[in-house]
Amino acid sequence: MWSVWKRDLAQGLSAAIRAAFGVEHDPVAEIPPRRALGDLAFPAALHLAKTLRRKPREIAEELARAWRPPAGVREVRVEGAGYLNVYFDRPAFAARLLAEPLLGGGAEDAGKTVVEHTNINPNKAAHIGHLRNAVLGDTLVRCLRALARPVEVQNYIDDTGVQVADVVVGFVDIERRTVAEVAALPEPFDFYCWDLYSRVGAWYEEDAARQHLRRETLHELESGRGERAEMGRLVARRVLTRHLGTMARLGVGYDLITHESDILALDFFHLAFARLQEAGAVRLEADGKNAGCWVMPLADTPEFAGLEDPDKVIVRSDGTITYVGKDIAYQLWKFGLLGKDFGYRWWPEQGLWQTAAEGAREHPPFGGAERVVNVIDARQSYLQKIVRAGLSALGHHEAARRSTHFAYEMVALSPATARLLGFASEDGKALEMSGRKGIGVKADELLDRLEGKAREEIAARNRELEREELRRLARQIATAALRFFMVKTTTTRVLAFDFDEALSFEGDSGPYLQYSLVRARNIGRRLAAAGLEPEVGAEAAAALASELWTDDLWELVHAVARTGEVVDKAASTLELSLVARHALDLAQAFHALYHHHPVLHEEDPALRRTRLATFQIFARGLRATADLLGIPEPERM
RNA sequence: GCGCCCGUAGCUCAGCUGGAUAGAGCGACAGCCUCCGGAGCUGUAGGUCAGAGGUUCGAAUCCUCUCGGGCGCACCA
Repeated sequence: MWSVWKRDLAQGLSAAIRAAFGVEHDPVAEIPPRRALGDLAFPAALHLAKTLRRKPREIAEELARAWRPPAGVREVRVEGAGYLNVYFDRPAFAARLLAEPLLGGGAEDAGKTVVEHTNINPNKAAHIGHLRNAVLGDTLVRCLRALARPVEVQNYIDDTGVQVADVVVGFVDIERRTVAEVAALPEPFDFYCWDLYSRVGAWYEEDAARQHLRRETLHELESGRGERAEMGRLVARRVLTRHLGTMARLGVGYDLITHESDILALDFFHLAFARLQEAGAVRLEADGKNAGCWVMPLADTPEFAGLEDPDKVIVRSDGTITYVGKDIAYQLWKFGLLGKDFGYRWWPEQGLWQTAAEGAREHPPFGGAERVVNVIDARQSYLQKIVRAGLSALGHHEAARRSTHFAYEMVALSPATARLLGFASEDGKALEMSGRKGIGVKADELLDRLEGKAREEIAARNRELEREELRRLARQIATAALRFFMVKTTTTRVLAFDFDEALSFEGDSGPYLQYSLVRARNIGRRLAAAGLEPEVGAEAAAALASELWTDDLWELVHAVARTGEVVDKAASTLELSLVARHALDLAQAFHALYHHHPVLHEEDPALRRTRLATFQIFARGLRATADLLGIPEPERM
């Protein structure tokens, strides 16, 4: 409702400017720094001063007299250097916020957006870097859905890549285990692989000749035949199952799991590759350092000019395919441009669909996107550029334009945390994580610690809780703490992970948001218990006197009204920290008011009702926002 | 060398397409529970917004350069 309201005001003002001065101006609306200065401010007179060669304040005075704002506006005043400040009719506005939806509304019949996120190599445990990806991706999905845009969530599994190959080498060549033995290994299997993977790296370094085992294994994985391929499938399946479990703890889910092995089995790559050849976008190198490889030359593309080596290998000299090659095929499929589809199988244990070489007869439609968002960390920007260049090379410029790389900076370990975990780090510098070296914090370990701490905190405040309820509440609080931590920082900033900070449930944290909701809801409960009306309806709110909404209360109502605009902006700019900040702003404003504006103990019914209505509006706003962040609302805490 | 990101309070970070007095959290210090839950609130101290130019009525914000720091530019992903 906010955006529509703002637009209407701007249009009315624009008409007034035209009538008064005979010039076209598209007024922008700002939010005044304090509510005493009004609810919206138009600096139009400041902008017009130059063209009209008059003092801004004079122009503003004249506009204030000429403009007849719509119902819902109580007053227009000139302030400061020449701002035109608009004051809303508070009771009427509040009543709308109690009744109307805060988000969405704009029923745009947009096409499907495919969001790809998580994408963890299925060869080791997920770490906190992967969590940033999954949380950002899932939050984006929640925002898009709240804005009524059709979304399909895909989690791409590179089950035929070098990383899985390395763990297979670890099992087969280092540990000499059979497939049956590996199948019998106890959980947590992904933790076991975490250690094994870092051992493989060291093992290769001891003897360079061992590299051939990696190549042979990779070949077998791609062909899908042989014992190593069998082992690869087992490892990928077991680790993926663990990853999905980790994500489920956080409320992160998917519509489709896409397996790279199916891209190969169904010859997606060869289809795409044939087109690249036809288009002359790839060539076979006869000599030089890439002799025997099929490369995509990028020297002519302005984006890649200046690179030392502007050619990208698509097919290696041994005939195996690089990730970029497979990803171009995948990206084509996402847009429905490949002319071929996957098979699909239902995965009952996980309750989701996954690709297959041969699938079920009936399944929902997948792919066919109008827009694609790939959530991938910023270190892969170069590769994502190449994938887009591949689409363009095939003439799919529109698809390339609608492919968005949602880039975020990596998660590193703070110096204190690196030291705590026994990793050497230079003083004062964050330490980059490395799966290959086994440096990192496992996602499940962090979640376990968060839940453990949450359980202690809850138990200290609530004596007689059932074991099951305690567990559920602890999980809700841990989820809130972690998700908020991952989304509150701007995506363009490296996140220095620090245990103390991540485990904090105070200040700007997820639990702080939850606590404010619990408090707000308790007010209604206490009112009901005391035999007073536990909530205020929209009509009753509209009937309250304007003066009852003092500036401090009003500020909170005003902030809730802006929610839809914040979400819109977050989704369109992919800056999801805006949503987290907004939630924090709401909670902080509420907590501050809470102490000064008692409801239960207020004698005056009108004042009591005003405060209650304000807190109800707050709860509506924060609930909607927390939902987008995947932060659950606990019963108590 | 080329490209991307970052530099704001002791620490971690906000600061929207330039606009009214640069804000939070943590930490420090001083307070607040006979009263809707103290995972909270109130107050104090703490800033040449890395530096230098430029654009503008107006710059933390836009442009240029310089200095720090991170990350890319593989037959890994």
